Amino acid sequence: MDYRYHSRDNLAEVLRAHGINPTHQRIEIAHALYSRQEHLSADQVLAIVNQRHPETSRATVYNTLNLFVEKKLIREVIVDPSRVFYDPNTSAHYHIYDVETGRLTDIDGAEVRIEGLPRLPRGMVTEGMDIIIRVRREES
Amino acid sequence: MDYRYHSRDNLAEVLRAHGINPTHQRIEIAHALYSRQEHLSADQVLAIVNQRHPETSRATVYNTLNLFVEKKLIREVIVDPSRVFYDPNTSAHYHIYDVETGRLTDIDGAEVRIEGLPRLPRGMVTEGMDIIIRVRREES
DNA sequence: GCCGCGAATTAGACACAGTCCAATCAGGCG
DNA sequence: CGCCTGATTGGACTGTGTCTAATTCGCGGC
Repeated sequence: MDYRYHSRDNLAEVLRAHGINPTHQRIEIAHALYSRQEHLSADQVLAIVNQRHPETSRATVYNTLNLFVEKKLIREVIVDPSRVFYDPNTSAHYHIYDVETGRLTDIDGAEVRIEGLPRLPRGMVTEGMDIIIRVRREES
Repeated sequence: MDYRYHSRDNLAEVLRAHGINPTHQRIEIAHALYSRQEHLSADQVLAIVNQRHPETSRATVYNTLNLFVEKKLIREVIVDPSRVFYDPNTSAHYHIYDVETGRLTDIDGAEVRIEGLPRLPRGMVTEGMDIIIRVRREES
């Protein structure tokens, strides 16, 4: 999915297309993620959404992010045991994680080829695959 | 590293070889992980260690697991936002994660070939790479 | 065997992400 | 305008992990 225009009207359409009732709060939360194409934690989303006037509660931010994940509008990135990041990019791609700064960078999935993965056990289906390259600044 | 014999004496040697002072608690914790070659959470380790007599505190379990990770005796597996798993297998390998049961299975790293990963930014070094295949039971 | 000292361990308080719940609110529809 | 359903809210709660100050361990020297 590639949304170059993140007006609130367009976002409302996108939400509807995913079967989500577009409320004000949900649009603001979607806007926070889509307008800056970054990986944000729930707390960061809460802070961004609330620096505009209409206060949105923490519970709503969590509810909404979980709803978006469930409806495959965004994706969870689990790299840091202390918090989950949310990624508006749902196309196949992977991540570089700087263990010192916590910065996450995308790797385009189309470039990457993987061979030799085992067949899954019978009756199991793949939900998704994550690749995380953990990096740090070279010791000086 | 391949330790087939997990007697407490051998484990003491292994700890020393990694620059770790082998105390009773540390040996018990290492034993919990190495004797069953499984992925355990800190709480599971605590429970296992304490079903024998000498009570070990939660703080020690956490301290010790972090020490082991730092000394590269074990490895953290971050797949579940709610808790970290610890893996006694430090050789190159990847994971299949059943999102419904929470079960983790190893994939041998020697079989897997990956191409097309981008060059790292200058001055950055790889700390490690994780591959996680998230699976679930096929909808019936 | 005993002492002393640094390292390890401990209990309990604390921090913090995330969830739950019961009460309130919003907005579409008759 | 009032209803009804779903969304939102504050606040209490949970669970994982960390911190701290006090205690204990264990080893080397005597």
